[in-house]
Amino acid sequence: MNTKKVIITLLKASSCVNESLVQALKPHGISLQQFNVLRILRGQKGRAANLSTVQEQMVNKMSNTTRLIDKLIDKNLVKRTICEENRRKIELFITEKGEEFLTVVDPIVDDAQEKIIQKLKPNEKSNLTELLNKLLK
Amino acid sequence: MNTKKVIITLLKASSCVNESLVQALKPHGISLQQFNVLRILRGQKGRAANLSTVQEQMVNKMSNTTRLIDKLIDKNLVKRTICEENRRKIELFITEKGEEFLTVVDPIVDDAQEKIIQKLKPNEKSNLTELLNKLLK
DNA sequence: TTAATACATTTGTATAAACAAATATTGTAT
DNA sequence: ATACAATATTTGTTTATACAAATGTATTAA
Repeated sequence: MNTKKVIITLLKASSCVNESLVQALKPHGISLQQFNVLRILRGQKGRAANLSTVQEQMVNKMSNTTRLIDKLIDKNLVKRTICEENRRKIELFITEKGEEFLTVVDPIVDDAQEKIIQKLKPNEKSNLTELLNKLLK
Repeated sequence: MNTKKVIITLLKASSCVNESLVQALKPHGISLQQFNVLRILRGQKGRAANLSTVQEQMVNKMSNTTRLIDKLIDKNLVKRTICEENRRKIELFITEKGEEFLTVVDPIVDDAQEKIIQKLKPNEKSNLTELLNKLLK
């Protein structure tokens, strides 16, 4: 089996998924990366997240999370305060408006994801996840 | 099996692959997208490619292939002429320098790809390719 | 032949990303 | 205490991307 073919198919499949999620989010004025960060903050369930915590959980470890979060703050979906225990750190929280936004947009993204993944049978899903996970280690 | 998990794993795996290829190419002063376009042009085996031909074969159907190719022309890896039969079209060719460049860089990219994919057994490779292909249709 | 339409590529502009350097704060050794 | 290094985030700058509008060419219909 050809290595190049696996790689190119992986990149194409991911680009295709990415594109359909970006398009689903576009009418709501948010990028996929911003949306993912918002979900990471919701996942904190009230606990503060600092910048590096968020970066670790991001799909693409990008170099400029500060400005990405600036945009979420401009939209009032996130708030940022300085951590009092260690003033080098910041504390990030999803706002009430951010939570509300997610309750609207989440099902839209879920639908888009389901639309793609329904092409796979349940055992194929777990099989695919397992194979992809091997590439990450 | 959880749809979200499949999607996020796919995006992470692809981001990981992308990153390692970008890093492999960086010392040679070329982006992954530029490299892929160069390989598409080599694949033409002397036949002219026009812009839309190239775009169809690209991993990410980007909106600005003109400027991507401009950069390959600046490096003298590609040449562009106007198509005489239909002057709206352009004709793209890899140059001799472009061919030479690929003979140097190709094995480096191949190694980087092999390093990732060797985590899979041969039957897992074909299995993964098959599953990913289902997502593209 | 002219006007309208379609086609292929390019350009302008606004936004986003990558990368390095800078800032501010804390911890540590002298 | 003071200087030095380590940590966490931000800022400046350059390059890349997305999207819409513009350009130039070809095709079609009146």
